[in-house]
Amino acid sequence: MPEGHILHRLARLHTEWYSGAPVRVSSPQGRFEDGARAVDGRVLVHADAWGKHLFHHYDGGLAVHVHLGIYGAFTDTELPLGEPVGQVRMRMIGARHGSDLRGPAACEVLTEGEVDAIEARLGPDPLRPDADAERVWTRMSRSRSPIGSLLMDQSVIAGVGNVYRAEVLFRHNIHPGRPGRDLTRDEFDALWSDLVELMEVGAQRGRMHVVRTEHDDGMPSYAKDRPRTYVYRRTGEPCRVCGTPVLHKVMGARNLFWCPTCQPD
DNA sequence: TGAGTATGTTCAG
DNA sequence: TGAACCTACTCAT
Repeated sequence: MPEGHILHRLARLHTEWYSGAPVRVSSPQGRFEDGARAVDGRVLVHADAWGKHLFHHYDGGLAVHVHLGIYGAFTDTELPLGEPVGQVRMRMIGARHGSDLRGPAACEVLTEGEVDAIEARLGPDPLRPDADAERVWTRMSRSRSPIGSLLMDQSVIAGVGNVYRAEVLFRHNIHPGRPGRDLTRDEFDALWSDLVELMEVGAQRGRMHVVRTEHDDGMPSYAKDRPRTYVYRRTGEPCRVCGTPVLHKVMGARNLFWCPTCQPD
């Protein structure tokens, strides 16, 4: 599920596995041949994520920029790696681990200046310690756009995708169609801090878990087994809180799910 | 074998 | 607003 939590997890793993030593970079599929050649054998300084973008910073001022899009995925394993299976755009081999990247929307070599330009277009990311929630509040509280659209706008807030959008609005009883400027400051603060917590849980586990366990003692405590979501992809099924059938509609070309009782207009 | 599906983004009209 | 793009997997025929 490539929303922001996955990219932050990858950045942490890749920093742990590859930083401080030369990395062999290749493109078994061939579509990243030139890029791979440009960084092959360089030392990875660190990997970093901002929203749904992943950056591998190599020495010499070059970075590999990866955006997984809707299908992209890394397969990370301990060495040795077998022959590439399927369309492997980029293969990385470090001292003990290897990673195969398939189906990304973007996989390219950039200068640090070009990385800065991408980050400048993105809004604050709840998973970055330096994230400026105030900036998000300013944008949302002045906008007539529905909160369901604002949460998906990467220039407003970076890293939230279709699943977190649906789930966090459900958890706060907010109808997705409510204009951003109708949100109270308390509602926004609760929404933001919940995103920080939920996405951190997702980044640590490598999967999204948003359903609170029955024995919630006040600490972050989320069920690891099913059910894992409240409303996402549950059209027509009973709401887990009140039993009302979950509704679905397409909003901005994306599937939107909500409970009309728990999230009143 | 082919259709349908998906967590995202960009570009054309 | 709709199409295109990147890939793998599931289900039906």
